[in-house]
Amino acid sequence: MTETPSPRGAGDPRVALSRQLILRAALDELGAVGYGAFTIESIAARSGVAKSTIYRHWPNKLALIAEAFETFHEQERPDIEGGSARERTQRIVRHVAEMVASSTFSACIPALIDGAERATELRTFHHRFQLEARKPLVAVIAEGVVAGDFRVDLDPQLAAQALLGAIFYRRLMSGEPFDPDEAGELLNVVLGG
Amino acid sequence: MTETPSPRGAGDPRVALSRQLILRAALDELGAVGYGAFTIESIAARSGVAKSTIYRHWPNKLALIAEAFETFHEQERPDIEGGSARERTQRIVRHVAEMVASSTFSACIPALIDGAERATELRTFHHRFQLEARKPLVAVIAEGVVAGDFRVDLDPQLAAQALLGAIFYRRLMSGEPFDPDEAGELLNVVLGG
DNA sequence: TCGCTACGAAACGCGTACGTTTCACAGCTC
DNA sequence: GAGCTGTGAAACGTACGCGTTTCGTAGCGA
Repeated sequence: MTETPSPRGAGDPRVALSRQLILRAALDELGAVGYGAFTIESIAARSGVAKSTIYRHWPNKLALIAEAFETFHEQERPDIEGGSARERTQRIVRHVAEMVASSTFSACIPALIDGAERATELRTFHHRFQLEARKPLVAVIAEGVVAGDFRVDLDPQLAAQALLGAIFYRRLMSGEPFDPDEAGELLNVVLGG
Repeated sequence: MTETPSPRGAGDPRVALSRQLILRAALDELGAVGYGAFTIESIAARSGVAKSTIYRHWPNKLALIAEAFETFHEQERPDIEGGSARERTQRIVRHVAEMVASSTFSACIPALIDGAERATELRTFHHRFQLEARKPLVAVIAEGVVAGDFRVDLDPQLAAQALLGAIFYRRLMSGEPFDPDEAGELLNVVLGG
């Protein structure tokens, strides 16, 4: 096997540093001003990196936004081992609620939703990510149905969407953030007491 | 009593026509490009009304957007008379699902969410509207709890948020729109079978 | 019919962002 | 240490949108 032809500036720590600063600033900026008002020049100012350097690494605004979101979603999986299906379900719901409440993630949600509506690249990424993020929850609920923790007629997909939906509805529509401590009550509502 | 000093151009049909065309175009534009990329000049082009005319009626972009959204939300209430509490609940959920599926409304949702995140005027309006829209649903669910249609331990507020949340989650996060015919299944999931 | 008023078209100055280019300088690899 | 390469600062031309102003036209109400 031939070695992969080392890409330009691959091992140069200057490149890694620039990229990291830029991506971080891009996320902050997305949360602050949204997808529509996002500008490369504000990223340069925020990151302290020259505008020309940004254009050396990304061809345009959209490419940078897309990569910023992908970098962002290095989702730490919650600890869902141990306990009954119901307990594990609650732990996942709680974990999502905590993420939605965390400032960086929370601030970017409207920008991501809006961006997904405008650009195909972001849309497919957004939907794919949501699907992946939902999988463990659906799986645990399905286990709970089999194990008798939940009603036999429960549709795990729809139940997962109702659980997550309530959390996001609070964040995006009602303005009263969902407290992770409410996870138990939410489970009672959606999955039965 | 003195007559109200007739506001400038109050009875002039030209004013009414201009305003109507502009507001309609503003809504279409919001759905098409979102809050961040919304421009007065594109409204002029889309509506066929001169830019100067727009500025004659609204002081700036934000005022126009705010009024466009308010005009938009002349919500026709669903027919919720008759039938059991469960049936009425299902009818409301179905109605919301139909609104979320309707093109004009649907297209504006991400723009409204994003706008609410950026501008206080839109945020308060958005949250207040959601609260009002949720009230009949909460009330009917509460009736159902009293009447024994639903579990006694059900929190009507949380149940309503889970129901609406599932619909909006589908629209905004998963990309698989919620079919109004699924309303019955959703009720089974959230409120029990 | 006559005065009033809203309108359309066009241009204005201003600011901002785009994406590119240049050049000196620093840090990297070997 | 020598050569390479990524960076910062600055300037570039272009395009767009803001909000304003002017002026000729056309529709309105009385």
